[in-house]
Amino acid sequence: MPKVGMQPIRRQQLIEATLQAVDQVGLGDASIALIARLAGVSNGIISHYFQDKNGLIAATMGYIMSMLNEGVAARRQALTDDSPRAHLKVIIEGNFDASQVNGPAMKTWLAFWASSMHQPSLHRLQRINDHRLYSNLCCQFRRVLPLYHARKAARGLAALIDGLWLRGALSGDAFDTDQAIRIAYEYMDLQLAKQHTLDTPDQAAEPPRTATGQPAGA
Amino acid sequence: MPKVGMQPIRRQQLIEATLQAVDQVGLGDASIALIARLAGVSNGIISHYFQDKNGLIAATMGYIMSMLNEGVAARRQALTDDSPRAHLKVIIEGNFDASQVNGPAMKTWLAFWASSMHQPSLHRLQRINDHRLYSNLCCQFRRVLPLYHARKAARGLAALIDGLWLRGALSGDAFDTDQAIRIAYEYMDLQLAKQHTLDTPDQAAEPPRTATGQPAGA
Amino acid sequence: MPKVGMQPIRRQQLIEATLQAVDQVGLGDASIALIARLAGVSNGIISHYFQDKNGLIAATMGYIMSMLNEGVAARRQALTDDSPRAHLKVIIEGNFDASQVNGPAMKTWLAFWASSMHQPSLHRLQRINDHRLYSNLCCQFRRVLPLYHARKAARGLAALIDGLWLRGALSGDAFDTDQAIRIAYEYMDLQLAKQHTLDTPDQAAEPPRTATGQPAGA
Amino acid sequence: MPKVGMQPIRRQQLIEATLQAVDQVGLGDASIALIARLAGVSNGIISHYFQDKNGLIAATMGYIMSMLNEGVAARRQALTDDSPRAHLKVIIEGNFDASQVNGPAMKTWLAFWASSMHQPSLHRLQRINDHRLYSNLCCQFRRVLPLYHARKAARGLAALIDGLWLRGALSGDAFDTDQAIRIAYEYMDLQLAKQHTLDTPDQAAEPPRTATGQPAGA
DNA sequence: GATGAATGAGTGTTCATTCAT
DNA sequence: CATGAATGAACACTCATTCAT
Repeated sequence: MPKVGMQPIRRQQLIEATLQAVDQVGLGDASIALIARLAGVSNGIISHYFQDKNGLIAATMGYIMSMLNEGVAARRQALTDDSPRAHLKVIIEGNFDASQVNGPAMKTWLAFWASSMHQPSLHRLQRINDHRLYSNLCCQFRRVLPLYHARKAARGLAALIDGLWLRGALSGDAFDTDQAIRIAYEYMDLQLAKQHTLDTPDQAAEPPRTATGQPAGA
Repeated sequence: MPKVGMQPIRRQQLIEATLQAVDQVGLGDASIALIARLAGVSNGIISHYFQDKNGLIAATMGYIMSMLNEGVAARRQALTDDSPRAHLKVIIEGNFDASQVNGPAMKTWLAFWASSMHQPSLHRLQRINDHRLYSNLCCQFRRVLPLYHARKAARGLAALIDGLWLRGALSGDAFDTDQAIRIAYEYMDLQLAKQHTLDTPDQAAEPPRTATGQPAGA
Repeated sequence: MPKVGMQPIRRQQLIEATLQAVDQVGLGDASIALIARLAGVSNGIISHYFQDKNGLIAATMGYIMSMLNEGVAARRQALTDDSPRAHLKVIIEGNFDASQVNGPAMKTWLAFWASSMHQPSLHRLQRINDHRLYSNLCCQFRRVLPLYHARKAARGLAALIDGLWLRGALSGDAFDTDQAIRIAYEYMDLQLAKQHTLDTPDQAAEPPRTATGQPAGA
Repeated sequence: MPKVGMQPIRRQQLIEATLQAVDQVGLGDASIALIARLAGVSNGIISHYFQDKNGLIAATMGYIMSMLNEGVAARRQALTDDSPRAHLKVIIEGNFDASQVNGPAMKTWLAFWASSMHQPSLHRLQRINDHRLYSNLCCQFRRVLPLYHARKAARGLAALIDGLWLRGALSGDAFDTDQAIRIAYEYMDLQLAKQHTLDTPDQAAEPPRTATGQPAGA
């Protein structure tokens, strides 16, 4: 058994045991002892590789976020069509990747969200992740929509993606990926369709407060 | 200090202390001792009015849900316009009611969601609430849309509402209610607009699996 | 509902609820709340009729002992034969009376014994009761046996009665009263038989230490 | 202070502290905190070596029973005479061994008996122990008595031993071992004496129940 | 007489963390 | 590197008791 170079192996081992523990009993009941048992190591080792329990949790959250980003990045690299619509589809699909809609991931995300409200370090990670989705969407919408509308479309699509994910996670049933993607696509297309009606610079400016977003003719 | 008939008073007192505690330190660290201290009563009284901590948590969740339902119901009663659009607006506005977008309520909702993944009793409450929103929305959409489209619209709008709420809660900033309502209204109107393009019975039937919801011309 | 003269009724009611509680969960888990619930009264009433929990327990122990004594006394009154053997049989039968070999009584006795090792008030009751059995037996044996032998016979028969009772109680099965009585009768008769071999005053004196009680010829 | 291989040392240490605690305040008041203090260790260590308090109690009961069995076994090995009477004397003496008639042991036994009425795991231990005494006695009586009489003699002697022990324990005074042994010996000899009177098949037959299997020639 | 609201100390148990080996 | 022994504070919960009504 090698005594050197164990760090990355052990860290990954412990992160996966953490996901497993959260899946089984929830973050609140995922004790160091349980995680160590699931990983097949001793209790004390966790302090050795992570400063404390919070360090392990933050690392686990970082891992699950990197999985999400990799899911989007991999799809983007396989892309032949450079259109905004194609890029948006990639983002949508990546967010409903199998790595994100399974039991452990969904339970862990929910637990992280709840924890992030009270732990600054998790909150920072959370905001970065939230912003990345919005930013990616906005960037693509911006290619065909004026800034104000691109922002609103990005906010709406980001919310719709998260909302679909959330309701799917809370349902307790298997996640209906196809249905979620179909609803998100429709929203995307409805927003992209505005590029044909918003062709004058004046309308692209932010409307006054009375606007509720309907097309002017409605 | 009265010694009889304290039950409803104490229960409400303890539920509000629970909300306060969850707001301050999160559900995981909201100990019986803290809640009792915030309520200005002894530890033991909680067992007297709620069977145990879970009972208090479930009661708190029930309270927060009843606030949501009352918010919607009050707006509905004040309604003069019976159109589907007016009813949908009421539902949207009720979900972003001040009782739902303040710190304690948002933190409590997030904590409940995370807990509901591992506590059957909370999960049941959760599902009832989720279904109510979908059901209310679907009912209104159904008045002007064929069943299949009404369902999809309801699913989408429910997800959008929850997603807007979620991203607002996680942002850490004050909730931008106007923006959320504006985005939800737009989605509502885009869905309602379909009633003018889906005017033949054939199209009202459930389309084959290929459908992703784009306007026919796309 | 009369407000006066409730004392004996309530006391009996609470004692019987205590027996019931000890039968169900043991003395250690027989809380005031449980006893009060079984009796159909409020918690606070117990302090009113008994000083505290110890008072209720002592009263319950007194009650169960009085049942034992009544069982013996009733049989003695029905006696037509005044012989020592008849009286001894009455004592044996009384100790295996139905009031003493049912679940609640057996569990309560055992619990009392354990408690009496640490509670002086219960220990006093315990000693009185133990002595009464020995004393009653010795009194009868004395009518036909010299003092030394009467004492030893009484000690042995008292121990045998208690031991049969104890092993029956601990077995968990229904108490085999007939078998217990048969074994006790046999011991009684073996002891009474000594009156025919110990007919000289000298032998009635306490023998030296070597004696183990066998008949001289053994 | 060694940090590995502490398990047997700590377990024994804790068991002895438990006996001490039961002796001082009774099983009901022998809290984890008290036991840990008597053992000179921290509260938490008990969960580390025994699953919970019940585990510690069961281990303590097991220990005290093993002491009893060792007391009998040691005497049996020192035996030169293989007669039934010699073996029976060994069993009697072993049951009144110094390890069984001291304060802590007697109080612990009484507490275990009471607890065994409501704790299945203790009840099982209890029955095994009770049966062992009966079985050992019956086995020796059987060498000289027909089955029915051997069984009755064994039941009687087992009850007498337990009863002598019980009355001695409850008396509160120092245990009079000599007197107890003398009374038990006498019973043993009275039973063994039957071998000379039960030499015809007719008398050997079980009075009501009919014969239960003694050798035809006995 | 009787209730049940209220207390607060005490319970068994869990747990993250430390550290000698 | 890795173990697991050990700690002690914190936890939810129980309970006998008190007392205003």
